[in-house]
Amino acid sequence: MSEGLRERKKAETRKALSTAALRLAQQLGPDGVTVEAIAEAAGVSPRTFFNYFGSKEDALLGVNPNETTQLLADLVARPEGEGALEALHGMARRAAARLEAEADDMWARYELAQSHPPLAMRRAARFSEVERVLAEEIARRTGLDVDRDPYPMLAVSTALGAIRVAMAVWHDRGRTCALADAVDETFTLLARGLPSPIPAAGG
Amino acid sequence: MSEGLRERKKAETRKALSTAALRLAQQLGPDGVTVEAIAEAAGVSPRTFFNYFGSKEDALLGVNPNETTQLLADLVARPEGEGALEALHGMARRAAARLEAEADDMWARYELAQSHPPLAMRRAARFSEVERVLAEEIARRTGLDVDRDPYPMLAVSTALGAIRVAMAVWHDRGRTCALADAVDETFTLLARGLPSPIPAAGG
DNA sequence: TGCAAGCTTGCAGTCAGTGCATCTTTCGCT
DNA sequence: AGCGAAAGATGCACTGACTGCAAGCTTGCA
Repeated sequence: MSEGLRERKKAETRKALSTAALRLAQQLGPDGVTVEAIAEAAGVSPRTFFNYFGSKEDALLGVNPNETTQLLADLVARPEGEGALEALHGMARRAAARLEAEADDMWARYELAQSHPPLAMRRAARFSEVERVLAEEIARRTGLDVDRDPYPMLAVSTALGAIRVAMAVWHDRGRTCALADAVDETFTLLARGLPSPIPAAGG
Repeated sequence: MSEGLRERKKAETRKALSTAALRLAQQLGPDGVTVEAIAEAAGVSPRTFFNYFGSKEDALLGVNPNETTQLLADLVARPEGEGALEALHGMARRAAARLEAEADDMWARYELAQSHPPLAMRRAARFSEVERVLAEEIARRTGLDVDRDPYPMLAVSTALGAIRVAMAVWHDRGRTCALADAVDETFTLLARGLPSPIPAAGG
């Protein structure tokens, strides 16, 4: 509703591009796909591709430009009284719920990245892009200086790690649980201070 | 001693290339440097550059091919009785001590990456490359399955985050402390379960 | 309806990165 | 020393990602 035709078309083109990229990569492998092929499959010129994605990898991973903004918004929305990890956990739950809508897509892209190291690395790098922004919000909440106190960055980096691992778990277990449940699991471990597990008992 | 002329020359060329890359980038910015220029400055052919580094960015960051191996060795060397975080902390301390020898270089490269997002992202991605290998060792120690239990990956991801943050702190504080001290600081916070800090009291 | 802003596109170019064939250097062995 | 094998360096030719620029369309809005 809030958007006009222009915005809708842009969203459609973006989707078409990243979907085409994914499908082609599934068939030919990431290196077998060219930007030209992706553009053609999406019915757009190669030059236009780069109006939407900064790189081929970004299209393959379906990078969303305002994920950062949304994550930050989710964090800011948490009550001020919460501790850092608590708030980040809440943010992660919400993000998981949002992502659940495109679980199939996410699964496929994860699978692709899993078997192609450069993609996996690009994915990891994406997470680090968000770090600073979130750390600034945590710093604000805790009254610390993000450049002098390790706490905010450490809390955020830890939380993002928990999210990454949750996605891995969610994937490796064959999607037998909701992403949000996996998130709860990893954050619970964190909240307990990563207690040394008893070998016999599988978590 | 253990190496012949061949190995020594290779190490020298690698060093020459990454040093040349750094210096040129400091003057012209990462985008102002070409592989050709780096190769020439190092007295080697452009084609040879790629025998040493997989990408221009890797040379700028001074990526070391056996860092992974060393980290793993440091982890394996920890006594079996230690808990996961304890062992990872020990590993990190040792890595920090090793890196201290090239602190100036590390500082310069950190500085460069700090002001050029793509480099910072490549740096972050490097960390994730090590994750799996270390997690497998933690899994072995704890008797867990790295693909089914979140604990090993979570512990490692958390520890690597602590190392990254330690480097950031070490940098942001103007190198007023040893890297190993920063490592101790972040791991101590972790061991305490990231307690919500009292705003007034730093650290 | 018409102007302005925003997108798309083509063009031309730079440069990273790769496979292959060849030449040179080092190593291990006698 | 000296020789054959292994490893490294180099040149060449090529693909394809990515960019800036200067038009052309489309949409939004008055």
